[in-house]
Amino acid sequence: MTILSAVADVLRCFSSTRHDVTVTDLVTLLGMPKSNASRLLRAMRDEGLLETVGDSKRYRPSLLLNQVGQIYRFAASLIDRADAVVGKISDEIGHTGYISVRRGEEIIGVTAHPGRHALRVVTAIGDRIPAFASSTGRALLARLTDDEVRTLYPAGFTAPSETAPQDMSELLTRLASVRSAGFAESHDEAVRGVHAVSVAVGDPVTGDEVALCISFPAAIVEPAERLAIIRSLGAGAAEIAALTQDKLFYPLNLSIAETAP
Amino acid sequence: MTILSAVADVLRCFSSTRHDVTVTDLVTLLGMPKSNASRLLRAMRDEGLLETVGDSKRYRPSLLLNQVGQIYRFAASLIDRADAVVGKISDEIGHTGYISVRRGEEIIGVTAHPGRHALRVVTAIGDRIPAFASSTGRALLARLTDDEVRTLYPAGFTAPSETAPQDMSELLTRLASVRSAGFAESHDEAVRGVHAVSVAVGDPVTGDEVALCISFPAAIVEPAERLAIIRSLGAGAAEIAALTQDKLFYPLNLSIAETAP
DNA sequence: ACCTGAGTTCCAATAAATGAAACTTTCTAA
DNA sequence: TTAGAAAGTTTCATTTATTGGAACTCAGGT
Repeated sequence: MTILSAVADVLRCFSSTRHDVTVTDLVTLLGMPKSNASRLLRAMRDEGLLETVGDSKRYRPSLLLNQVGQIYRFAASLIDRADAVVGKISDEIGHTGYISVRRGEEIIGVTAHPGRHALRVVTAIGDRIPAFASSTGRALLARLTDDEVRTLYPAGFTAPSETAPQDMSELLTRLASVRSAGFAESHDEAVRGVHAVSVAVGDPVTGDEVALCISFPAAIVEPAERLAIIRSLGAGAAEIAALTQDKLFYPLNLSIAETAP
Repeated sequence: MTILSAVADVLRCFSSTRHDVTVTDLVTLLGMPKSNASRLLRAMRDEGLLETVGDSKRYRPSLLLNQVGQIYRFAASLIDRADAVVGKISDEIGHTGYISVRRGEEIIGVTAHPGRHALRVVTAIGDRIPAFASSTGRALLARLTDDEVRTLYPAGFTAPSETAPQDMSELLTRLASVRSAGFAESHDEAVRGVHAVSVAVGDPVTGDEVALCISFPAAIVEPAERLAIIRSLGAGAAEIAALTQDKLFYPLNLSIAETAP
């Protein structure tokens, strides 16, 4: 095992609930000998990959990693474009907007724009949720063929809520709806009372694909506002799709959107 | 030389003008043998530190690095960061520095660094002062729109001293000045003979906003020192704003700062 | 088909990582 | 204040990865 995989493992220890790590954290989380954990953390700090908090013992990611991480958005310029679209919509309507990517069968939030409403949906960047059980996930899965989706879930899946697809055949039916409607929608899926609308777009040159999502409390959004959100998302994503010449993009079908969710 | 330093060197190759790297980039930038560059990039990709762009030979930072980089922002809260900046300035110049937050129409001191001078401004942490009648308050109010400021004071306010804004229209004028200058200033407002300079910065993700303030006896500070204080505060706050991608940050306008207070 | 620049693979010499145990520091509670 | 425990660091012989020159492969251009 090269030290590189140990470095990657250490970085994977950080999460929205673990902002710093200690030697013993690594011992328990990764099962690595104390001696290695101690030396590895110090070496990573000496090379500028980590910083010590205050005067030692706790290690957190460094400014270098922060800066390199920011590059990701520009390197994957699709993310940046999608973020601009979602940010604008979020600013206009006051609801939470975010963009996500898919890694295997999981969806990961990449950027977020918190809403302005007192009742707002809060999402943590970096959190992972199952792809099949979210509007962002289904928007992205709809870009795969049915066979590819089946391959992704060789053992099927277990629905986390009643409004999520209960089995593979229901998932495929809903993905077909996403393709014809041009957007995906979820209700009470990850969080009770939360409604979400998502559209996916890709860049065939880089292979990147992202989902644009607006999430809002179902209770305070009228049908007309929901339609407006869908229209804005669809229009913004269509612009990006035109730019990247995304052939997998499913354009918005407003007549379907107008039927109640 | 451990491979870790090579990894750090590779990460340092990324910049706002270089979003991805190739084997030859490393050879020219770092002077490393082609063989090493080739293996290192592939190893970093295999471990999830880098991604290949499409199916090309270009490597860019990975989603993992993006996420770990985001942690950096939360690892040290906005208040901690602001406090570090103010503490450093306070140490250097010997005057009192503190950071405050706004709660409604009041400003609350959160942390303080007492100065070293015999004649020093003493502030109590936790004290509440009216937002409109202090430099910290106006620095923070300047981040609101005029309408939001008016809503904050539906019944107007009563000026506590002659140098404080006397009515809403004067307050709005002074907030406009704060926005163009990038800093707020007070003189004889809360305390006679006390001068204060403040800059505000926020984190759009968490919604937090803080004011960084240096406070000093007007009698013993020359214009040149006042300018140096403004410059330090502005630079420190700008660094934080870059980190949090604060879009409401008003950068320092030195030519305005140079005119007498 | 040939050339060129870019990237990859091979090899033995060399340098680094490993992990158990001993050691030191820091924390906790009597 | 001090004993005891927990957390962190260092040591050392062994194992393993890294190194860099050179030969090799691949893709694009003429």
